Amino acid sequence: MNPACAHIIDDDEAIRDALQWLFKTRDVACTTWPSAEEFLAAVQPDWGGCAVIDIRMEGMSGLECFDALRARGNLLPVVFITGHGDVPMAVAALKKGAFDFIEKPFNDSDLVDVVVRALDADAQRQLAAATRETVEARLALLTAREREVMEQILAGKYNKVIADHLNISMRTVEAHRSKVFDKMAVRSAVELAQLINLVGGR
Amino acid sequence: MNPACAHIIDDDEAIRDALQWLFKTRDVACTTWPSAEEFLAAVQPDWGGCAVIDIRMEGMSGLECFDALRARGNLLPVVFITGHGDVPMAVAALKKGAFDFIEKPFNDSDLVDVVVRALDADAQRQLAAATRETVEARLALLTAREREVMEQILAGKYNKVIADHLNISMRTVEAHRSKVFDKMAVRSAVELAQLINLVGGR
DNA sequence: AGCGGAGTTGTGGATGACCACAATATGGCC
DNA sequence: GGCCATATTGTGGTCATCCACAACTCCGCT
Repeated sequence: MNPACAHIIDDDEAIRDALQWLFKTRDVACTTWPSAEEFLAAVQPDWGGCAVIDIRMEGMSGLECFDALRARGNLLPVVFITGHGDVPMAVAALKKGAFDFIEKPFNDSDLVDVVVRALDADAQRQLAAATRETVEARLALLTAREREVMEQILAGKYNKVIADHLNISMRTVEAHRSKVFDKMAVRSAVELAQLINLVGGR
Repeated sequence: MNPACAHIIDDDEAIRDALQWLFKTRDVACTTWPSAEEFLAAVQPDWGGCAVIDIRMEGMSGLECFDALRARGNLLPVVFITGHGDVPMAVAALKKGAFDFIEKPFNDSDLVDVVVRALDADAQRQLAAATRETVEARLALLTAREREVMEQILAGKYNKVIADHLNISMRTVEAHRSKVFDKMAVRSAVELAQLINLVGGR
């Protein structure tokens, strides 16, 4: 969806309208949702931007909404706003990975600044995720044998050693090696190592 | 110094004594400091463990102490404790990289748990830092020319191409390449790439 | 002037990577 | 049975890497 869109989740219509107006005047696109449930029912994994979530709401709370998002692997940056927050709550939210935690009443410009930074952070996150997905899509094209050979290549072993280790001929290793380079769209073992270190370099 | 030692910084002697006793009964080594100034004057870059810092102190505050630590490149995990904290302060501290932010009165076991986790985190950090230092020490052994050649190797280029690019002969590139592998203690370009990606893979 | 490190280049040869082409065997799917 | 993907092996050759040995220049230091 919109790559730089703030999703406002608050059960108070007056606040939703105020925030919508605020963001509109600052040229930040946004959507509004009257409840965590409705947002969660609508949100798609490919939505970009960030979420601005009120902590205290009827039904599912903002914190529960955050947990639900993360539980389904959605890494959208989340800015919490609350009128009755306390320190342990804020600490817990940030340690779980919230982008920010803002108390009401807040300064309009401060909120906009935070949201803009969250949108920037999400843009970067999406870029990284895109390259990671590309690499993983290529990895998925490899056969089991090719993956085996690739691991040995990344271990810096010679084809001859790999051949011994897998009990096959050197020619076969060369064939697999060639296919691995082909499918991974690289031209050398060095490029392959750098590509792999982008996605799973732990 | 002590690799798993909690450094307690609080200007209230009663609290220092209480915490020292608490940690002693839980088998967590600790040191105590009556002010941020004295801790900062004594702390060395190779100190491990974590810091437990009171926010409100005479003289330099806990937050200023944290900033001073980070300003000199010290990445010791810092657990803040405070009796009069507010949400913005806690949020700012965590966003700056504090390990945790705990309000008084706190549960003794909770504090010990947090400190133990901080000590674990620091042990991991030190491990990573040690390997990074090793690699950087090796990098420091390289001459300017060797570094140039290494970059081209990491770009996946052939010796011949590197030679053209640097306006030198292929033999010279081979000599540099050999020295780079020697000094970096690797046996192939793949190992080199993995080593470099450990330290500065950006 | 002498010394040593850094950068440079060369010869000759062993070893490994890579490619085009070809071929066999196995298993799953229509 | 025919088709296709996968895995396997081989020939013959080109190109690149790696190594031991040797030598020259330049520059800074003593």
